Amino acid sequence: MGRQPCCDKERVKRGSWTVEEDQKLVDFILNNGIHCWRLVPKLAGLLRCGKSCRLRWINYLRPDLKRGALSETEEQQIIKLHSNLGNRWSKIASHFPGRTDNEIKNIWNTTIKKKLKLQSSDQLAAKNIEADMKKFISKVEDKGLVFETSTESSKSSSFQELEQNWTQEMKLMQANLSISCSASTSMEGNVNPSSWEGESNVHGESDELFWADTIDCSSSWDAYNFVDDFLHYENYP
DNA sequence: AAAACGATCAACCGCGCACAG
DNA sequence: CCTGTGCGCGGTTGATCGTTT
Repeated sequence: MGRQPCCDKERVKRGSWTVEEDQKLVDFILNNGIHCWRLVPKLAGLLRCGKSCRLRWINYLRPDLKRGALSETEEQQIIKLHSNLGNRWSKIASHFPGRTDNEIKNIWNTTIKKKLKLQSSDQLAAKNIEADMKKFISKVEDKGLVFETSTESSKSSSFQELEQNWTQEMKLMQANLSISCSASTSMEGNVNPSSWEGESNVHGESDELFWADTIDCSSSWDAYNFVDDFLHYENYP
């Protein structure tokens, strides 16, 4: 046996509120106040259930409602409160006079959640890049190769600095980065990394290997592809 | 210009809690 | 205690509007 419905759904209007309905509700509440939501529609002359009237008043018609987008500071505050309180929207909303729980919930679900997801995937990507970079560097060192890099803004031969630069570059995905590898054995050829997809020029055909003296990457993304290639191609020098 | 898609937000629904009888 | 009732809360839906294809 289920719970009794709060109103007779057959005889009650649903959906969006009209201007006339809004006016009736506002007039009634301002003149009489709220004593019992169940009686409000009857007394105000509305074909709505009490629950619907309450929601309309609280979320839309209340005179003390604050309108407009939330500021960056308010968003940060919501994130902080949410981490402490979880999905307790009414509690969170109580910290923002003029804002409703429904509004905060909507903002969380549409805007903030998305922003946080994006942030964490960025962090994850940065971590993965760092890990690959460490592998790359140790592989290069194991093979007795000298590895140097330079960016437009800085030149660095320190691996630690390089890692930092690389991560930053990857995050920005826009800076020019050039990598130069000098091998102890004699290698030939210049490679344009943009053609690495499919038949790779770096690998050469079949067993015949050749190695680039210099690899110019037009973006950090190219540079990362190079690292990825190097890590996954066992027959590199 | 129109269809498809995505974002936003008002409104609804069902559940749990508080409280009166 | 037990039961019925009303309210508030959180999850979800669906209409609408703006943007992209």
